[in-house]
Amino acid sequence: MVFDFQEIEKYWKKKWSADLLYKVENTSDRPKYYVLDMFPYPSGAGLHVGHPLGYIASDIFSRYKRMTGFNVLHPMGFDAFGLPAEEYAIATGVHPAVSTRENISRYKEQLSNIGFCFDWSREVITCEPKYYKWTQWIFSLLFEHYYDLDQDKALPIKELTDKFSGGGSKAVNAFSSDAEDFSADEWNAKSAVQKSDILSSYRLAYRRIGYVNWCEGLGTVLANDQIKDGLSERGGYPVERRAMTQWYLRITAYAERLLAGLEQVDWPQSLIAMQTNWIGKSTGATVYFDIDGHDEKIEIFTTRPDTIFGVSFMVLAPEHPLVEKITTDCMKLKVDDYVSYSRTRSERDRLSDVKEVSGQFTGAYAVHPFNGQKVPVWIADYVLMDYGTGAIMAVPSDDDRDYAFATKFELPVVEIIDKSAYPDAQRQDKVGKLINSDFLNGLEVLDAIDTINAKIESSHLGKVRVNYRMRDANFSRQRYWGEPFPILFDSEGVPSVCTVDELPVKLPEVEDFKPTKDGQSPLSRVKEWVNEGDKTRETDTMPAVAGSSWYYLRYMDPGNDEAFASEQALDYWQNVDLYVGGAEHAVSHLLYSRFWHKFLKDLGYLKTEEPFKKLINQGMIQGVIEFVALVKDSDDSNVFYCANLMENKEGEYARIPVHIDFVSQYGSNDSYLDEKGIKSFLEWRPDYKSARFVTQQGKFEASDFMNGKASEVTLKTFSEVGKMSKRYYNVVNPDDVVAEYGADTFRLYEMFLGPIEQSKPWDTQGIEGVSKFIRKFWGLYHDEEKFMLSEDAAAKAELKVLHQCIKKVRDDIGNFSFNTAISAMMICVNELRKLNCNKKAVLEPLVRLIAPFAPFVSEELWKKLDNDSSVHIASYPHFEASYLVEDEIEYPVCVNGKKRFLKSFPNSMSKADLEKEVLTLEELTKWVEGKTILKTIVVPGRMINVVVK
RNA sequence: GCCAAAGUGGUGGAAUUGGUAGACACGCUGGACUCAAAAUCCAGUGCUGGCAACAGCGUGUGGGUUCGAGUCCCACCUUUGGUACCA
Repeated sequence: MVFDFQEIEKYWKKKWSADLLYKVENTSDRPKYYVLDMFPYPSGAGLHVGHPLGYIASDIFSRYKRMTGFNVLHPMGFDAFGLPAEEYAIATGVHPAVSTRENISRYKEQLSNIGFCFDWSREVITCEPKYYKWTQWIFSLLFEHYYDLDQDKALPIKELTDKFSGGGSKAVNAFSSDAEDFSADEWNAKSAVQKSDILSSYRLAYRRIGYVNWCEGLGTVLANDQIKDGLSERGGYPVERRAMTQWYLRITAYAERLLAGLEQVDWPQSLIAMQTNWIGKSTGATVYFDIDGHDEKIEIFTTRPDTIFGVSFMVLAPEHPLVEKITTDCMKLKVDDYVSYSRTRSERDRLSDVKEVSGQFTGAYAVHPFNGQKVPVWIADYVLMDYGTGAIMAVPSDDDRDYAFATKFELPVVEIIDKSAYPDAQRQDKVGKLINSDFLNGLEVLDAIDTINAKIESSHLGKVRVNYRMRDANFSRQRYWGEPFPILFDSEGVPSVCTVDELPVKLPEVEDFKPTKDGQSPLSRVKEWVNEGDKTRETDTMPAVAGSSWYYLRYMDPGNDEAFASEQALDYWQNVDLYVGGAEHAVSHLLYSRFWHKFLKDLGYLKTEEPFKKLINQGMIQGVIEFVALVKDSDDSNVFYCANLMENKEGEYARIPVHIDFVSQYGSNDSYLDEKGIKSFLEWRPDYKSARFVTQQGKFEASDFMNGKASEVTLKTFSEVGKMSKRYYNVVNPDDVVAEYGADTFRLYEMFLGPIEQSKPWDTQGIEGVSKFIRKFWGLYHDEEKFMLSEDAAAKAELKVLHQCIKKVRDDIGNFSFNTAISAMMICVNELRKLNCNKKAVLEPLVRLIAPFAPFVSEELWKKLDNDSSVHIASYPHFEASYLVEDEIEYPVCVNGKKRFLKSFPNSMSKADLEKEVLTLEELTKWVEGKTILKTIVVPGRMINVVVK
């Protein structure tokens, strides 16, 4: 009987949605299970075949959990604020809200084709006012709280100010960026502006100066992503680091808890390692160095205070505020030059350039706190203003970069650690005995650190301190398409937050989506919005990470207008049991969500410490980018060359991406454009209408292809694995695959491609095999014309095949090994076909077994099996071990670890008997003749190894 | 540069975590059915040598541990992701 997947899918899609099959309630007598996907950014290119990879995995798991007795929450929504929609608006004038809405409806339509069990009534869209109202509300709470170190949690600012007026700064043990000391009286006498300034070093959301990538040519701040080799990707204008006042979130207050929480979660080790490294906890000391002839001191942070007698120079970040003050007149020009130069360098360049060091002497000298020697103060861009204190003591003998610097600028290198006892030790290793170091001489490094730390503290030269590599998060964007801050400034510039009934602060309409000339957000042009009574609004907007930091909570109670979610809903769902998403979010999104979750817990809204209990990284499905080689002639006309003719000529041609629809043998090494392909390319890119083509068949004009005068001509293309993206014209739409093969096949195929966490380029080779499997599966239940099953009792062999499969599939789902689960199902169907099995006793459980993977075909068969309710709420088949018991086991017999022959032994035979028995085998004599048998190794049920010499 | 991951047939991948390398699938080759094609079915398919039985080699490269290594250790090479304003 024919398998008409289109009819079946159409029927069940409608039926499921009419029956509200996937609607989930916030109460149940079943245990809860929350499965979450990282929601997509709805880009203009539409959903591509890479997106559903994780969604299919989580969908299978959700269905499996539902069939094994859980109340499963499996929602979907959209991360809808973001840069691409804004850039599209700048380019075309189309409002981001409009293009975003269109993109979302396209995404939803595409998603609906794949048979996901999302509860769409819980959809969340971050750019809608009813959602971002609560994003703004959480921000306002961050503004209104500080981190109390005694209670180890966030507390209201009111408690802080109460303590200040009662006992001054001494009354408080709080996390702050700037520890100014004052008495209660001094506090009470301060002006509103002064108080606000002090409080901003305590608030969890605060303003300070930060550095951004400013592009004068485009009049805007750029993401690192938009910069290539120090120039803007669009337009190629120079980019420099510029100081701007920005909002920040004090995530560093939570550094310790973010670190500790990693021990509670079931995440991939690699991801935990990445977050641990990102937080970058280190213990060291801050030390103050006097500056010769100045009152100011240089504060440095070092993890190697033991090396202090090896200091031969100091280095400040070029942005360091002291640079201007201490630079001597005769060095001023050179220092200014260097500071401007370093502004043109991105942070990443500054950190990754280890071969080439650069710097400039300021003319000033610092005074060594222990031996009083004068050490020169340099500036260099390998020191970053945002890390530690923005200044280091340089110890060339024990630090690679300091050493490279000292070598280049001929600064002294003082040996202070004798590593002769450790011949393999590297320069930075913390081993050896101290020399040339006064009172530290003779101590091992670790002891020396303790000794010097004690000395630093007792002589008030500095403090022992824990430092984090992680920095506070810049939370300001000078852009339009993001959440407005719920912040008002009074005439003196003191910020305050809007109350909850003033929220949401809606994004105003603007005519121009570009930032202003001086880099302000486009919102600053909307004067009637900015001026609110005698106050003015903050015109920056929040970054895209804002909305995604808490969306998983909103799914629990998405319609709530009184709260971000009701207490009951939060209490019931608690946190996410399984989170599936790409490793590209390893740090930013996952770290900020954890931070917000902990903050909301401190305020009593949540009961759990961590938002995502278990996390699975899905790999990316990459695209193959097809390029043609373009060479510019001496007279500047365009000539395309066949890729074959351009091999090993890297750099002599430009790579022009071609739409993959034009390419024959797409994705293979032999991909090419045929005559038709070149014609399509020319119609698509009319700017090349006068180009010429050099192929293996000869030289041709563009017109030859348009007029059909170049038949049989082929132009090879370059193929490169990369992102699937609109800009490379290589997006493969799942709709097309679903239309051709059906949703069940598409789902199975994506899972069958390989392990879920592995990345791989998209390739439809092999989809036939999965499609064939579905048809064979369907065929088991039908004879030539109709559905036909037998009521006979199942044979032992049939039950064995079934239960082997049940065991494997259940185990594999538990391990998220879907590709092997599908293999097992293929094997099962193949075996049952061989056995000519059409017994209901076997095939009925099989439908339930396959249902989470192929929801449409199994639902159809379930109905044919005379069931009224859905297979997706039936129970999952149980595994019965007794069906798998074997009488005999076939052992591989190895000699010296190499397999030589197979031999069956009774299952019941003991290890000792096997050892004896194997030596009597005739087959063995050939391999042991003339040799001594040393021993026999038997691994019961697995293998036998005879060791000879 | 730093952090993280991955390299297994012509291709996607499997291997119970130290125990038969290549399951399952694609592709390819041959055959059946057919006027023919498609679909379907059957057989073969890591490489080298051999008519064959069989033997040798084989999991990115080079070493090491072990009765036994795709799996563990050391060094290296290549690819991918992240690197704080892409999401």
